[in-house]
Amino acid sequence: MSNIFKRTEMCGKLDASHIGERVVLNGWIAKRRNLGGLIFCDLRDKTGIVQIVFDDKIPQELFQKADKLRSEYVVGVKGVVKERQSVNKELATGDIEVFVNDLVIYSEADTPPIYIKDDDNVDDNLRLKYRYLDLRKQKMQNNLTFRHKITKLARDYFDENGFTEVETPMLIKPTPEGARDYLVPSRVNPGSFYALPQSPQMFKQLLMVGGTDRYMQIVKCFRDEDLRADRQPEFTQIDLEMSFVDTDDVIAVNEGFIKRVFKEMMGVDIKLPLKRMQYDEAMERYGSDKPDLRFGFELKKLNDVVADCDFKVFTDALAAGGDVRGICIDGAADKYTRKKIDKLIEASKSYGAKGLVWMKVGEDEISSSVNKFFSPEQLREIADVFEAKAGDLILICSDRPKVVFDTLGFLRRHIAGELGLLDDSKFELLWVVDFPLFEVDDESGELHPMHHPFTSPKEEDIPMLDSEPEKVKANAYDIVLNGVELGGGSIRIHDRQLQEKMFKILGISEEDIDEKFGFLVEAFKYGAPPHGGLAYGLDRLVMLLTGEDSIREVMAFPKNQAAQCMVSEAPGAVTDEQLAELGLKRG
RNA sequence: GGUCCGGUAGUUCAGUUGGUUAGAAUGCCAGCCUGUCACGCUGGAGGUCGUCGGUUCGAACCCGAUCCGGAUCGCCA
Repeated sequence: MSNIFKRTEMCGKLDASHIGERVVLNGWIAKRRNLGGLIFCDLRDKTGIVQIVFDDKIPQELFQKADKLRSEYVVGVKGVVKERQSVNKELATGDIEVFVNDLVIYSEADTPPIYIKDDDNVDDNLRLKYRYLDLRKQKMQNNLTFRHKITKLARDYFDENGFTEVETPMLIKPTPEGARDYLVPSRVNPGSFYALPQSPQMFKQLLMVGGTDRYMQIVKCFRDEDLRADRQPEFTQIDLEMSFVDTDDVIAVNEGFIKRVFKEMMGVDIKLPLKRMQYDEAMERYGSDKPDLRFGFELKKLNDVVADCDFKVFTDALAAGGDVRGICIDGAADKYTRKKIDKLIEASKSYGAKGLVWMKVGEDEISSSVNKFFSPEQLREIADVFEAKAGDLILICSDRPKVVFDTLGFLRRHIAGELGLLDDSKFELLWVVDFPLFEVDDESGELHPMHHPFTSPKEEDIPMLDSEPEKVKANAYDIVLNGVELGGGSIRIHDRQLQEKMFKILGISEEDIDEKFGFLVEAFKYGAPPHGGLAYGLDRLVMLLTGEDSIREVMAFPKNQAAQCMVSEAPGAVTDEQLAELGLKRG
């Protein structure tokens, strides 16, 4: 016979409507308050906490058992729900409690190494090592549930819109392009390797050739690159691809998805269509291809205003083909002392900036770090570009365009953070469209695909492919939320001649084409429909909607910065025998 | 690979001219306690101050090296 107390209710779901009922609960002892003749415990399961009570009306034996309860013991209780004598308004179940008349201790527990409390402040590494304890926190369970609901919603929504979920292989051919692959040796093919997919890109395109018409998949992807707060070596995409579509079709289907996510998960009505901004405009105004629109501080170009000034740093930058641009922070002149500005300058250097010019706008005059190079009139002229008023702080950067955009884009967001303007409850969504098809390598001057080599150029730009390829725009689009890229995609090339031309421009040899994507090119010979798609970073989406600042908070078992699993201690060593069997020798 | 921040009880932290026996809070253990909910009161246990080396009469503190963690740049087609 089973000794399990069969649960009738979840702890966090009990309320006044249960008063008088006999209930059976299972859970962990979150807290005990032993008053001597009366013992209170907080009983926790994934739905929340409820207070259980042991008083002197129960058998002595049971009371003594209750006296032994400690934090994180796992128990089952039978009892009666009663109205509380003293209500706890902080607790969702605070107006009731359960008087226990039977108790089973399933497991005792050592003192936990971390507190199981939402607002704790424990070292990240400890949390990762004892993840199974960390997951007992209400917040973590809520995050996992939230994530589950979004994936369910995605499956439902795309199913309703004619998408079929198809699993693509996890063991695929390595490609030296792009991010580093995780490699898996093949035992039956000694010396050969599989790679874990960085994305199902080529397979989903093959599915289009295969007539699947609309594909979606919630899929793990792998990249062996350095980690960040929003980057893990294995992460999850909501991946989709559609046939016989253009950019507007892909965007329309996905706006419907986004609207539904916000409606059902956040209770927020998103107005459609979403804003669309061209890549060039995003860079000009925000210094970023994923602008955060929750606040202003837009970039302004000062090239014309400073063209004839005496400040060599500016004129040299212009002469070298660079830019002079700045941002104006409203009312921040007093908040940024010399010392704080120095810190901003220091932080800017990691983006390649050699320095920053600052200006503080006063009632009558303008103080700045370059007063001796500029007349008061010239300073005023600069301030006027920003329509600056007294009390504003202006920061100016001059360098190669990339450095200027990166630096000011960073400063804009960094300062907004310092000023407390990053409101988690505000959601600014937009599409960034018309990305360049290529990016030019700074050192070699070579062209690389901005997205991947199957991204189609905008039709009207195709004539420029030979003459001015760097000016060609792509049918590529990113969806951006609060300065974070939620997803991105493109309309792919389905025309063989155009695809061959692309390879040629990129300088990929016939051999390389054959080696890397021969099977896709081959497939396109037999009738490829026009197609395009998009992939969301599920982890980032959940992170933003739950208000977390790291995707680790929305993954059950994330890796630390060294890409190790702190719970299982992966990666681990293998034996010489294992290596030998794989045809690998220890070097 | 670079830069910045950090490493002191189980946990979160304090610890400056370098000077007795390294502190607090919380947690833990024991006793008392019938309405607590951060329960209260009394007592107790708990430390290789990341590691190694140096300077010094004397180092948690100064110097050097190293390991570990985090943020970030590079990187992430």
